[in-house]
Amino acid sequence: MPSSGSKSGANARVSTRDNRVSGRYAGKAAACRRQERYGKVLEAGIRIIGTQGHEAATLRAVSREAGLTERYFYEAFENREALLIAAYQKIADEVLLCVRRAVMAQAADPLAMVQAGLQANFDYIAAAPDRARLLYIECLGIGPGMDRSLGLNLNRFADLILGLAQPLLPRDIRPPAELRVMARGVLGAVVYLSQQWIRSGMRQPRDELVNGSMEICLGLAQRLGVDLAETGPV
Amino acid sequence: MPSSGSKSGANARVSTRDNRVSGRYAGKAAACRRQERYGKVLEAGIRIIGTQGHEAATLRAVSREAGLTERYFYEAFENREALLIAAYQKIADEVLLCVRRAVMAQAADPLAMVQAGLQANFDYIAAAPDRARLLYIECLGIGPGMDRSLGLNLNRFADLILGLAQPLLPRDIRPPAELRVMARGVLGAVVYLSQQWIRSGMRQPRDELVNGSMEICLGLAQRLGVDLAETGPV
DNA sequence: TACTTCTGACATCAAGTGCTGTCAAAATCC
DNA sequence: GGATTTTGACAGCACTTGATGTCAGAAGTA
Repeated sequence: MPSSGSKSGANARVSTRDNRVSGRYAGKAAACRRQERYGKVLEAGIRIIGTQGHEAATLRAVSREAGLTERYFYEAFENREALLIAAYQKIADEVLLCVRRAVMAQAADPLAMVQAGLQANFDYIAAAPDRARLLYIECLGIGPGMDRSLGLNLNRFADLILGLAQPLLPRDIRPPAELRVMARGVLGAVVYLSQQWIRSGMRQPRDELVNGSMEICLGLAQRLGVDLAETGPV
Repeated sequence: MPSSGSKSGANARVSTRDNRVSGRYAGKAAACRRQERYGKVLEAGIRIIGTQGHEAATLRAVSREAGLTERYFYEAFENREALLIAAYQKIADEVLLCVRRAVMAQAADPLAMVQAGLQANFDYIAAAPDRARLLYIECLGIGPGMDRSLGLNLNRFADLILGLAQPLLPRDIRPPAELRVMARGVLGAVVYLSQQWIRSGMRQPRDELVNGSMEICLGLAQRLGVDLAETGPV
């Protein structure tokens, strides 16, 4: 494609010669096939990044893994970085959804919500280590574009934490800026523990990590005057 | 050097032909000059990594920045990764020393120790953003060798935290493994906040970060039954 | 001055990268 | 069955990388 800006699958009704509509093929519309290939390339990318690292995710490697040729790589993504970002985004969405669901299922019991959220995170890692590796490790050190996406997504997580904690807090106890810092700090703790866990092959018992993170959350909560309906340790 | 293992500057007394000792040059011994060049290359590497990212730290770029030629790069470091690791190690040592000193200066006052340690970290970042960038951001996503070094150094920090906290804790309150998790979690919070701060150009007021991290530390301390001679918030 | 060591600029190498273009063959449609 | 779109294989380009080799001349020594 020399100069035709075929980004999204919007213009599927482009005539190839004069009036022939580039219609169905293999029983599926062109846009549909394109989307299938997009998915193949994306999943191939996720697999390679998660197992061999982001540096191994070259055009040729990803294309081969996807069972397609390089041509379709560029049909699906503008360039290599776009794939990396899309791969990261997909996993981040998965985990955020996963955590949010787990938390919401315990609504009205703050203590259980914290526990469920943390558990959901570490469960995801245990269930899909490769994908988690992409989310927590392989997304680092790529470039400014990815860094931006990373910052945005981590803010989404921080907002989730903050949104959950906010209604429980005594009003005006702290400047909002400091509350944000604390939310980010807690997030950082979980992220870091997740990274360590993945790097060390998840040998450490999951509960130790969940409990350890719990204590950090609960300590901060207590300090901020949140009533979690649980007072003593353990 | 085809096969002569000239790693460290130990064998400075090697005779070139039969009995001539490869002695002084430019008024300095060979080993001394070699060390000077080592320092030049290392500092050049630190500068480039910190300002342009680790990917920009190519042989040619670093050599040019050092004012030397590629030949001396390999005289100083076995390969590119060795430089990256050495650069990271140097900054990690600097910061650890810096933090440790600040903490120790407040000995006997736990609260002040926590505060001083955190302050020292963020002060270092503010004073040397490029170096901090290398320590906190550019060291990521390089490879297994660097990851190993990173893990080792972060453990040193975690050990510092744990070592300081240990004597204050009621005995046998928690399994040691969980205590380690908590120490690492706190470290993760600080690391993550540092990363965010650097990435966003250090616009946020330093005190917000120090205070936010403080609360996390103090919350956890309270929860573990540590008496910090301070009870109420703020 | 004669001699040696040290130094820096540069050439070279193979390998790998992202990315584009070509083209025949296969799959599909009418 | 014939026309045509879609597909896959692959060559090719320009470039960069890490790493090594060459070699004349500078800096120093005696």
